[in-house]
Amino acid sequence: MNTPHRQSWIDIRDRIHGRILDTTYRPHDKLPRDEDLAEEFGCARTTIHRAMRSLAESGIVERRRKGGTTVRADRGTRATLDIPVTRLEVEGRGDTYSYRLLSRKRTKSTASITNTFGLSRPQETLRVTALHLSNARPYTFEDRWISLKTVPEITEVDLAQESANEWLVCNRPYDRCDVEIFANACSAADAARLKLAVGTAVLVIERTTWIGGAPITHVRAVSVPSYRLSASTIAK
Amino acid sequence: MNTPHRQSWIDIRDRIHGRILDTTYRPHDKLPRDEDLAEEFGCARTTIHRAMRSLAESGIVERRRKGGTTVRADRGTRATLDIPVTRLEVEGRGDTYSYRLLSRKRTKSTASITNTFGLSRPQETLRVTALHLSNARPYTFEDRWISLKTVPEITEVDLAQESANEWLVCNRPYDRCDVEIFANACSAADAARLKLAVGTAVLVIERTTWIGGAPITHVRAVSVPSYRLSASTIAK
DNA sequence: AAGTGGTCTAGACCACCTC
DNA sequence: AGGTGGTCTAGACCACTTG
Repeated sequence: MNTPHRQSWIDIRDRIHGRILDTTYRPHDKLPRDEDLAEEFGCARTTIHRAMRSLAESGIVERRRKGGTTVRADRGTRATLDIPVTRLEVEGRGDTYSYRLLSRKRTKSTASITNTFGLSRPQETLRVTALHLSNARPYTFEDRWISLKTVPEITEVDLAQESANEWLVCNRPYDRCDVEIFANACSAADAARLKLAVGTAVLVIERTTWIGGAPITHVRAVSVPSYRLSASTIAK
Repeated sequence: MNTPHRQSWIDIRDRIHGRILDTTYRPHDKLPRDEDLAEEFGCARTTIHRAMRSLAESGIVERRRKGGTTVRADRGTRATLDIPVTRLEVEGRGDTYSYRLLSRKRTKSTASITNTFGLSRPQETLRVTALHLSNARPYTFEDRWISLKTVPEITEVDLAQESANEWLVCNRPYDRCDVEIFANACSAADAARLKLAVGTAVLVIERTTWIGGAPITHVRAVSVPSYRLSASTIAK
């Protein structure tokens, strides 16, 4: 007999979740205290805690000390987005990845980048533009600014061989990353790089990474129209 | 004196993370066993486990039974995306929200929707189109299909007063949600609804929600060009 | 087959926040 | 000021997976 044997805290999470789904507990309602639930379910309070944390991370309930646990009424959609390294994403589909360095030069940060980096004055940066290709066709164009104060070694890396992104990921881990996603009409310059018509709707992903409060890099990645981000919120 | 007093597992997470950041542990490296780290740090193994789970959820390390803990080399960007209920999003900015029901009719699901719902045959649905406005200007247009088999009560709801989304969120919780995000050139129909020029680049968010394997609703939401999704990965 | 992470328990103490 | 969730410990057992 193949009994799935679910872990206890998952069972308990599902039972509590079930009560929310069947409206035993409704939005704005307050749930019983952990201790009471532990007694009711015949488990340790720690186990209730484990289940509740999972529900709270999913945005289903809200927990506050002394305030107790309540069912959220303003629950939007919460999903974990994984933006993979482009090379792995392409190869993962069984396609052939290639990479082309387009430009690379030292320059002071523009006002916009200076601001993004949270600096008061322009800083020395390395600006790198590059193209990621899938089956020899343009896939993603990236325009990157790297802080030379935070990452001086980058000047010694051969960016024609290794993409700045991969070098940074392996050698300069970050502890904070801001992401912005939006749609944009392809500029003439971007269109030429991606071999698209000017004005084509493209998805832009901007990322800025930091280490200990210091900016590492800011990158604007423009992808081909077929590009999609997908996420699924599965009870985990 | 204001001592921040961080919790112990957070301290330990940061110390381990620090070793990854300073390349004491490099990508592909295997970390010591939990038990050894517990001894080294002078804490319970449970506490190491708590710290490690946090690092694993951030995508920084990978853990496998018997295989141990390793530093991930293929770490992309992982961010938690919160897509709020439109009304709350608009009001949260201090703007005035309004809502207009555009159409509402019973109809069989199209082949595309039937497929999205994972069904073999077309099903009765309620198709609803509506406009969300911010300061009386079009903000998001939504085109929604609601399964009448899963949610028959929706026919009795006055969707001119209450948006289908909000009614569903409060009355029909889901246990699974698929999300897709992409850029699109505005069709003539969408352009008219949002008062944009045809072909304007817009961000489209498609969501499908389920309960117990049964489809609840599928919605395609098209937002004004200024719309942006943002996320930040903060160590938590 | 054995090593490593995952979970459970019971009890204790702590921190936060509402009442 | 007290109640509620958050965390820590120590030990035990279990489940997965790899050598």
